[in-house]
Amino acid sequence: MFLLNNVSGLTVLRHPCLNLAIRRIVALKTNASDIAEECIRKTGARMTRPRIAVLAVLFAAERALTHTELESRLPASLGVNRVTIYRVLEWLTAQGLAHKIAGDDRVWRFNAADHAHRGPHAHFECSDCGQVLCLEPVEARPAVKLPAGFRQKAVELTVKGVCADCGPTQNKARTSGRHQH
Amino acid sequence: MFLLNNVSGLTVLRHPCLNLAIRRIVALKTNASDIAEECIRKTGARMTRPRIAVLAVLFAAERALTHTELESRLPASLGVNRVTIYRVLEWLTAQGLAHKIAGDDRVWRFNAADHAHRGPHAHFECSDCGQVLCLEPVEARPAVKLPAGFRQKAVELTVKGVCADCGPTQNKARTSGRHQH
DNA sequence: TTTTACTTGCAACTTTGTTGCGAAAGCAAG
DNA sequence: CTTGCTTTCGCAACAAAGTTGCAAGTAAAA
Repeated sequence: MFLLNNVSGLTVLRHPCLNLAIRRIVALKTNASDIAEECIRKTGARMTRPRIAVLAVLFAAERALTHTELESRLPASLGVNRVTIYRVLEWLTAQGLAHKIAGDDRVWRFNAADHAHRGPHAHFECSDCGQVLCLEPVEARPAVKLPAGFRQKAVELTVKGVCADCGPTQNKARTSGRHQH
Repeated sequence: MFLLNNVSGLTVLRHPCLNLAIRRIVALKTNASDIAEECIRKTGARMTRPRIAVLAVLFAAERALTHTELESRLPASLGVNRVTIYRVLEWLTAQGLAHKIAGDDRVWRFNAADHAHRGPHAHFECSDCGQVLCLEPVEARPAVKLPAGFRQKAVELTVKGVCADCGPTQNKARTSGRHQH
């Protein structure tokens, strides 16, 4: 499920959406910035500090991050502008290095991803804190009939529920501050 | 699939999400306001003009409507405030009379729905104009494994693609004005 | 008809994201 | 290492969608 392979001496995540545990381990073993740098170099575009920093944060993240979360995890010393983060995220998404998810709270969330990121693919969304994370690929892609003239491009599957942090028996400290009204 | 039955002399939509054709027919045969009035009366709460008007527009709508679309379809003579529409939609959703859908454009869309609205349930979202409509219930509900401590409440299936209005061979007049950047 | 609690309208505010433009910084050539 | 071209960034202003506080209005019960 979660493949790691070696690109130019660095351990690179081959599966776009990694779960908490594995991502954290990888983040400790290798430098997320180095991975990010390598990925950006491969695009042929300019290597800039904001791009590397944003992608590194995404690589080290345990789940999909909102723009605000990303901003607060970025080293303050870099002084990256809010607008730049938006533009970098847009660019990363266009390059296929990041993956954009719309949640129920009208906020975009971003994951690190690589070009292997294709095919059916499920998300989990916590209805309490709004957290989104990727689930393993679903095998059974359900067939849905569309009205005449409609063309299908992709199917998205979202599981809604309560995450471990927000669960009734767990501690009530929230990972991110949002609650649905 | 689309059941109509009779409640206190009025034809009431028993299926929450109706497709274009059927909804239009029903809207012509009966007065959407009467249906709306009846539904609101059944909640036991106050019957107010904004509530009836908003629900009537939802009943007559051929697809999920954004707040803005709803506002422009509301009779101007009523002079319903923007904020009131938000509050009425929130109330209708809480009552189970409306159904709230999050699209990729960070805008809520609302459908008329009744309490029979349960179970797995797919949406179509046009990646060109952003339009959302409900599809028939999906039979195969795919099983997804969640991490430990996570609880599943609902599964949402969204088909993304191009609607008939935005299709390449159809006329290019857009139903609603949005395009994804 | 009066009373009371629920709704509405208004204005101001918040959050999230976008746009225009001049300044800064990559990268390549010399 | 310097020059110059082009991309990218920072700033400020803007825009859309939705929220909040509060006084005024109104549906429904007494």
